[in-house]
This record gives sequence, C-alpha cells and structure tokens, in this order.
Amino acid sequence: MLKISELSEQTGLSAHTLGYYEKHGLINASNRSEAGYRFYTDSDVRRVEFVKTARNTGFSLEDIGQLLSIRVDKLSHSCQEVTDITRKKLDEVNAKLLELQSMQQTLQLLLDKKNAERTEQGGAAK
Amino acid sequence: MLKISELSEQTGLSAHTLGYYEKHGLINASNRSEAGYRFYTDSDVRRVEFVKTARNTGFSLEDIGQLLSIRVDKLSHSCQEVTDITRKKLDEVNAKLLELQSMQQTLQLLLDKKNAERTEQGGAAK
DNA sequence: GTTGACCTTAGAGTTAACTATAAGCTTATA
DNA sequence: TATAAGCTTATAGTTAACTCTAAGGTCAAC
Repeated sequence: MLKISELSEQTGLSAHTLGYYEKHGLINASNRSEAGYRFYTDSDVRRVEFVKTARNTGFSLEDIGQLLSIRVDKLSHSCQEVTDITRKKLDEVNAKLLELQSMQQTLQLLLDKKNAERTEQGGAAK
Repeated sequence: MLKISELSEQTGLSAHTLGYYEKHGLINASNRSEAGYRFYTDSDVRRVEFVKTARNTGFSLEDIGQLLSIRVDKLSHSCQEVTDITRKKLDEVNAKLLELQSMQQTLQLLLDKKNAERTEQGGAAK
C-alpha cells in the first residue's frame, strides 16, 4: 500500500497530477485511512502507468477514459459497443505505430549515416 | 503548387493551424504570388504531414522543431550536437513504440476474445 | 465593374492539461 | 507536546496549442 507521495515517486507524476486524474475519473485509491489518506495498491499503480503511457503516446484524457473502460467495463456498454470502441482504438494505435515506425526509420538512417562518416574519415568535425 | 486552402484540404489541418505552425517556424510556403498569397510545393506538403504525424504521436511543437532541424540543419549545430539530438529523439521514438506495441497487444487480445465469444455461441449479446 | 469566395496580418478568445496556492487536519520524530 | 513534513479539499493561475474575429486586399465569374 502506497501513500500518494510514494505513488508519485514511483510513477514520476506529481501528487497534483494524480489528483487531477482522479478528479477526471481515470484513477482512484483502492483504500483510504481513517483520516482519509489515500492508499494505493499494485493494481492502482499499473492503472496509473497505463494512463501515463497512453498520455505519452498522444492520447487525450478522454481517449484514455475510453481505453480504460474497455478493460474494465462489462456492464455500462453492450458487447457490440465495447467491440466497436475497441476496434476504433486499435485502429488509432496501429496508425500511430506506423507513423512512429517511419519516424524511427528516418532517425535511425540519419544516425547510421553520421556513424559511417565518423568511421571512414576519423572524426573530422564540421 | 497549392494554395493554403488546398493544403488545408489535403492535410486535414485548418488554414489557421497552418498559420500557427508557420508563426512558430515549423513550416513555410516555398513561394508567394505577387500579392503575397502563399504557394506550397510537394516538399512543403511532406513537411506538414511530418509535423502532423509527430504531433499525433505526442511530440510537442518544440520537439518537432528539433526533429525538423535534424533533417535539414547542417550549419547551426556541430556534428556532435546533431548526433546527440538525433540519438535522444530516436530513444524517445523507440520508447513510444514499445508503449504503443503493448497497448496494441492488449487491445488485440480483447478484440480476439470478443470474436471468439461471438463465434462459439452464435452471438448471444449481453 | 461588382459580387462573393478566398487571401492577408494582427490580435483576442478558448480548451486541455496541468501546476501552484491556501487553509486546515494528521502523523511521525525530537 | 510541539514542530515539521505530509495529507486533505477547493480554487486560482499558467502554458501549449489551437481557434476565432476583424479589417482589409485579391481574384475569378457574372
């Protein structure tokens, strides 16, 4: 069980940001102390990491809410709805993957070229 | 040669957004008419598409400025600087790729499960 | 030659996502 | 037991990235 400062340290997100995510319904502390202090489980940590990952790859908080609901939600949507949302999000993820792969290739080529230059002529800089 | 409205249509970005990108030094029209109308070449279009792609995968406009400078800039940075920036950006891209791949896997599994359910019991919905 | 769609620049307004401040309660340490 | 660090909620402020408005110039079509 982690306190919010410990969760903050583990995830690299500020306690303020965690509060912001909670206010927007993305995360929640599984437990509270008598006095109301938040306590987080391993499962909570994984959820926060997921939000961080999705955020980092360009999904909005609203998108992320949908992504999370796919994993959890067996009640508030019909099967067909869940399937549709999942497919739509998967398409988005795949599109981003393709885009990133082409960017990766471009950068890798540039780096390889730099390295070749350095190797063949002993590092004469600009 | 495309006018700004045509570029807007081709890229799906509004003329306002294109102006915003120009003001921030990310893109530019290769040519202007007598009266000052912007005209864009194929190369301009590719640059805009690159900005759009990077934006969509979670890079800030500042990041994108750096990414673009790697591709173009042979003068304002030393070789070593360019190599360092390139490597840093490549690391970022690779990290995002890993994150997206794990998300893709999660979603694909969910979808496969849905399909299996549908197949094995003839589509009895919730 | 005038009308309407499109272009220009400049600047104001909006939204998402933080980020910080404040006032007060809790809890471990000296 | 007091003092400081950490927690609570609520609310205000900031920043990036658009998005819109306005005032006026351009250009093709009628």
